[in-house]
Amino acid sequence: MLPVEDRAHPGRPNSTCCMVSNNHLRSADLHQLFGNFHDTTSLSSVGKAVEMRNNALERKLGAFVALSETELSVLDELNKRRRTFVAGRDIVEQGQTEQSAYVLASGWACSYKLLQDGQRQIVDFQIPGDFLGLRSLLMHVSDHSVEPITDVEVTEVLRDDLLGAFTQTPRLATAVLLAASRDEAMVVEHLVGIGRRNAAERLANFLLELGARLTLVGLGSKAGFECPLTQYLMADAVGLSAVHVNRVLRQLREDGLVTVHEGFVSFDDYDRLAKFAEFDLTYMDQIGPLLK
Amino acid sequence: MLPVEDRAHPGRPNSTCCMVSNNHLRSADLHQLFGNFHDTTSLSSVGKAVEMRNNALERKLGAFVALSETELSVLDELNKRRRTFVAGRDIVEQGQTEQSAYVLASGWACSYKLLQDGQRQIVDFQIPGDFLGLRSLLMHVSDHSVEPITDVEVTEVLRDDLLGAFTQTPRLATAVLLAASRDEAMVVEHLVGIGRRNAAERLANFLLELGARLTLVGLGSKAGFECPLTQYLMADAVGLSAVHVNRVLRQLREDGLVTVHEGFVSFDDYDRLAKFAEFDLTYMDQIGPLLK
DNA sequence: CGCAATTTTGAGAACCGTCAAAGACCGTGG
DNA sequence: CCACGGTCTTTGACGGTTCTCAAAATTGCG
Repeated sequence: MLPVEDRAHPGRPNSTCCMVSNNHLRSADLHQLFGNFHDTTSLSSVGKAVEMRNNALERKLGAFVALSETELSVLDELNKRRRTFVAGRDIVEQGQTEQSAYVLASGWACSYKLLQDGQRQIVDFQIPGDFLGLRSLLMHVSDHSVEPITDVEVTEVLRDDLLGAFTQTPRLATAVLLAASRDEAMVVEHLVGIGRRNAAERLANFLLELGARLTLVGLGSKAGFECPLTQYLMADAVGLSAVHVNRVLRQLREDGLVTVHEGFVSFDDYDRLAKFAEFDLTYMDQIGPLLK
Repeated sequence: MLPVEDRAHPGRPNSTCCMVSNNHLRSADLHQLFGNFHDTTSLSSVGKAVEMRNNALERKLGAFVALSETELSVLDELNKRRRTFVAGRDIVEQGQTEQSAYVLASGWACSYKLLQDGQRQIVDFQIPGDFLGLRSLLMHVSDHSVEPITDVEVTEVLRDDLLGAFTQTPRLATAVLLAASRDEAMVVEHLVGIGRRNAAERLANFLLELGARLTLVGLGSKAGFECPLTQYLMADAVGLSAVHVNRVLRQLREDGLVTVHEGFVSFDDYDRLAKFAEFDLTYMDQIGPLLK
């Protein structure tokens, strides 16, 4: 007989979280590719967190479609509502019918699915500029949950508003489609990582991807980034046990590749790490608006 | 040191494929849920493959958005071009800039990514009615490849035509967005399976999902379905070795749950299998057009 | 200062991969 | 008709990666 296992979930002790990230933005160009850094200095960047808060959506969508004035004003109407959520309490819940999605202005969140035996798989982490629960909004019921890892600030996007905006300004719909496609590409990349890479490669890839994404919004560099994730969270994301994550991180550290310590990820030897992980970010490449 | 392994890929012996599926369609309602079957009879269904060929796109999108006459006629213009591909030769190639996507009219295909060491991860299989390479079309470069598993018939959708249609008829853009979202939901479900389920649960889930999807387009039932997949292909999809797939399939068969034999998947005890796999298809639910 | 969450380490076992080889099936060509 | 090669399936033996259980060390916080 095939045993129906009774595994205790490895990743449950639910992070009330250790540190609240400070999401100060440098004026880094969102379109900037990860290749051309000034690979440099300020990890704990100073600056104002204002810009991202007001037009995270503009930025995100503008990366895919060159938006006209009217389209921008429609967008402005779309995500006026600002809200705050505290770490640990779900924003979106699996099985619920959602009326709104959000755009993350500051803080970290994660989207995950729970299995019946209590295990969970984190599908992705969301960082400033990312959608929260977009798919839940589009589909009838949410197939996943979203939990803030730190306290987060978001702007709310109502279902009817969004669908209405699509009818008014078709290019907006296209923009959202493109943004969603890139998100899907990222999920696909995670799938490959979990399906075909060993623990060390997986974790290396995971950290490199996070770094690249954070760099795009000015919250990281080739040197490293601030990271509020516990090893339990990482484990749930890469499909390993927390214990094994710990062991592998030690290995990577001892090999001089990357150090995860005190809420910081430091790339000790970025190039060697990228090579080791076979890190390939073409799936994130976004040189400019696809739609002029 | 962390060893950089030199694994030979488990799934390469490239299937020139054993059997060409006959994609005869029953007049099953595409919106029909998997719950209410006449759980029945004709696995090797007879009938004409005509309907799906002509308006696979209409059907697919119509499931999400109630389309008007003009929108339907725009769609008609969109995928006039019919093409055929032989099994085994890639339709879309990773890294290429694609100008067209396709809608599968008959046959099976798979989308996959190759790692540098030659391993591959199959992201999903496509069955009649599914998009091929939609994401490749939307993004600048394709992040994956698409290979026909059997000989396939497709209708072609040109990039510019599609984007043009979006501008003309915004609801079409919304429809494609919704369709793409459901595809993403499916990838997410695969991710969970690979990340958090053991080999037997994974395979069971995999077969059940295929069955549900095929049933929606009239190519399967609760009793089973015709299936051109080799164990190598299944292995590459669920992130296992082909050898282990074989062992687990034997186990499932001996437990009286499901039998995979001679191009056929037979659900010997559907309910027990679904229970064993914790199969949950809310992520596929689609009761009717979301947009009236 | 003490509790809770997180990180770290060890030991043993389970799951799954690798290697190897034999058997089954199918089409081809002699 | 049979031999042959190719692909796919099946099985066994062995080893490694990763999981589980358990407990200690560390950190954060009230």
